[in-house]
Amino acid sequence: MGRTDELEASRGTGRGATLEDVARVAGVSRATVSRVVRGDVQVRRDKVVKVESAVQELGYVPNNAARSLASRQSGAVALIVPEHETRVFTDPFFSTAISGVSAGLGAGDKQLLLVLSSPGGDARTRRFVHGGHADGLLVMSHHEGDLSDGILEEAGVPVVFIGRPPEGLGAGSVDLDNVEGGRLAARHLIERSRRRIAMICGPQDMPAAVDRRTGFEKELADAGLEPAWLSFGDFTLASGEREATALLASGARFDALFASSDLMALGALKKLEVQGLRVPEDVAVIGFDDIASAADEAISLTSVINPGRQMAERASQMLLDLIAGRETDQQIVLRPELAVRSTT
Amino acid sequence: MGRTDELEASRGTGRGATLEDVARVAGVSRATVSRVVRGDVQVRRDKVVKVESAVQELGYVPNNAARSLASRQSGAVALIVPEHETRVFTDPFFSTAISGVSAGLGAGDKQLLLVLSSPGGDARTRRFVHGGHADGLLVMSHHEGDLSDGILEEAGVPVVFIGRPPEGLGAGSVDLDNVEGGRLAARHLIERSRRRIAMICGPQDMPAAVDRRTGFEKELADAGLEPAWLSFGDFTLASGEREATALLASGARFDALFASSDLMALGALKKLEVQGLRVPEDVAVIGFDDIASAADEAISLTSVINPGRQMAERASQMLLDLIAGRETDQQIVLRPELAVRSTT
DNA sequence: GTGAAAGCGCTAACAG
DNA sequence: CTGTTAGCGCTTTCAC
Repeated sequence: MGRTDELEASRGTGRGATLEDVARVAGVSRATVSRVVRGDVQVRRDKVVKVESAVQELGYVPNNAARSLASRQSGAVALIVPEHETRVFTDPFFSTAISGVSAGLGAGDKQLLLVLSSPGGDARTRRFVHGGHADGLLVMSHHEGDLSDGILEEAGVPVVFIGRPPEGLGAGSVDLDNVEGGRLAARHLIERSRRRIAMICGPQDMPAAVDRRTGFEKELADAGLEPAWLSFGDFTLASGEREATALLASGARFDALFASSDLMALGALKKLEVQGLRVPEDVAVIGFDDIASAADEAISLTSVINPGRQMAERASQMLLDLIAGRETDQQIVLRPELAVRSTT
Repeated sequence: MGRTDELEASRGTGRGATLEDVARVAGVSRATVSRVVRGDVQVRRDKVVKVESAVQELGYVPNNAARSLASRQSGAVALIVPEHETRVFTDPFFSTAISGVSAGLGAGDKQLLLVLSSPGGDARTRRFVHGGHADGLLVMSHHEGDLSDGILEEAGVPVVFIGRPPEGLGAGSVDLDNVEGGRLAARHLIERSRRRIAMICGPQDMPAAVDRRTGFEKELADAGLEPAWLSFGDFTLASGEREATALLASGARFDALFASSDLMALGALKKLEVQGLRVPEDVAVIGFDDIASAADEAISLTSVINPGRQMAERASQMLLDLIAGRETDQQIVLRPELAVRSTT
């Protein structure tokens, strides 16, 4: 304790003890301290004890920057979201995913860095990726053309996509079979004897949205049908309202509506109601995502389950494996399921 | 370009160019390159140009760890949330706040680290805080007793609380005057000639919830009234429904209801409606937070505005100022305002 | 203005 | 098993 004070005094305030200090107090070399601190096995029992008590006494905490510099490992993984912040925090899917990543990282003491790479902010992202901030990258909500110029390839660290990865990139990925999801929705509606089915799609620069539409159209075609109407929103509630209004105004006849996201389904639902249409009697409605409020009693929206949390969790585990040099499935595709409720 | 390739070849793959490389190519010293890269002014025009083109040519990106180690700055700020992850991503207030922080950090190229310090995870948080990961700390949703043992004091970096800071800690803070918020709600109801006012409070281990209740009761007392009924939820929709049901079942007479969160107000609204009570004719309802859906036409809930986004934004700006050594208000308390809509 | 030199605190061969 | 020895890539006095 006297020693603690001396040290404290001799190195100014606010500055923590260093490996060197611990080594001196424990009477061993810096290398040995380093080994003990990192949990290396090759150290004799008694020295371990000595070092540990010195660490305790001095309140030693390793300096992260020095460690990163020497080991070329940052001890962090980054979740990169090429999306404007307002969008990110507006869409419950993101929260879910972040939560899943957080869970997937679990005990492994990697820090999670959240990188919102606003469109056009490639330079900044590039600096981040090359700056050695992260040992691995998780990318979600990736649009065509985002993170261009091989930013990811040059990163030099493992990359795992949550969602469909861009073509030809040798990265890992965990995705939902969105085509099948679209089929599922269409099939369900058809089985409920609907024949005039409209769809509000998501933005067509997003693979998930394209796939849902593709599956939907294929399933319809297989049944000898075609969409009663088709339009495009951006996954938001507002766009759902807007497109539903357009649908109503178009005069198109329809007895069912498939929205590519629950938020859009909710928006549409509201407009249908205002219009005096009964759900599901006049119009059956099915959404996609199965967000929490879909299960609300007052809403009870039938929806294709999008297991965002699990996807994120598995993606982060895969990333951890990749970083550790362990082999893993490089491409996981989950099968969607349906949550059938009262809107169909 | 020939030079680029040589370098590339001479240092193995995946490794970026270093300051040294840039210096060599530009024909200047490392110190000069460093100055240019950091935007130091003391460099002659022509050298700046040379360095910049060398940087360009080599695709040089500074190594963060080395920079941190040398400068004793991490280039990041952490948002510490002593809350279980499930809670964090369930409460819209958090999203709002994160979004605000993100905005407040803005151009300043600080990274945002999200640290979910689950209860009991103090050791881990301590390691983080002492590890030099962040140049400043933002703390939100802090409960009594969280982050104990002076973890924050020893951090050695500026700390700003979003919300009410623990007693006696010399940290900055940005908070809403929740007492005044409670008063505002009560006063509004009283002015609307309501005399039998019930309240669904939030969890009493959260300062904000306690304060809202305090303000409410004080304002009532000032008018010679007392609460018609009082109970406690946890800010969720479900708890609002539950407590409203209890209120209805209690047989208490009331002509107004103040809920400590919009989510609870919404839950209550639903139950009142089911019960056939007209709002605002039979019961005036006022919430707290002014979440997005409160403004929905179909809901149009009167609510006390909780400017979570601004709070977070100002807090992060304050933190940036503190880190830069600039002086700032250490304690900002925002005054709440009312969004008057059709439920009162 | 600019360069030389001395570290920042730690890890990682390499001998012993 | 343990200590010695080199750096990791950058910032930062300090002379020039």
